[in-house]
Amino acid sequence: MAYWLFKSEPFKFSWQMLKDKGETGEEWDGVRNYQARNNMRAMEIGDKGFFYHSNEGLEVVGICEVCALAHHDSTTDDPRWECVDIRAVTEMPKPVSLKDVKANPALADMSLVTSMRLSVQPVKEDEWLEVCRMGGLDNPPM
DNA sequence: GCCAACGTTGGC
DNA sequence: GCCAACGTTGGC
Repeated sequence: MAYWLFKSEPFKFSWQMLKDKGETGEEWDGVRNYQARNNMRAMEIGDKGFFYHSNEGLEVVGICEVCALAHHDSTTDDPRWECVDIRAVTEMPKPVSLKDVKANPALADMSLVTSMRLSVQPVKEDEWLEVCRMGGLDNPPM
C-alpha cells in the first residue's frame, strides 16, 4: 500500500466533482509529465491519495483511492500517456492548507514543498499520518 | 497578472 | 548529447 497526492485546479476538476462521480470514480487524465505518469504506473488498486486544490484553495480537501490501474489516457492519441482512475473516499474535516504544511517541520521534505510543480506526487507514510492528523481525521484511511 | 521554477523541444 | 528557447505550472 502506497500513498499519493493528486493536484487539481478546482475550477477544472474539483473535489466536489470527484465526489459526484461516486463509486465509479474518474479517469485522472490530462497528465503530460513523465514523473507524474510514472507515479501513476506504480499505483495499485486501493492505494490512497490526498486530493489537493491548486491555484485556488491551496489545501488538501479530501482523500481518494485508486480504483483502476494505469491505462491509456483517453484524452490523447499519444500512446505515451497513461492514467489511473480515482474515487472519493472521505473529506477532510478540516482542510490542510499549503501554509500549514510549510509551517510544519515534520513535513519539510514532503513533495508538496520540495517539488511544488509535480502534479502527482508520492507521499510517505509518516507524512500521510501527519497530514491526516492535521486535517482532523482520527482514523486515517490506510 | 506577474514571475520564478522547471520540464520539454529542437537545432546543432 | 548539449543547451537555448519556449511553454506551462502554480504560488503570491
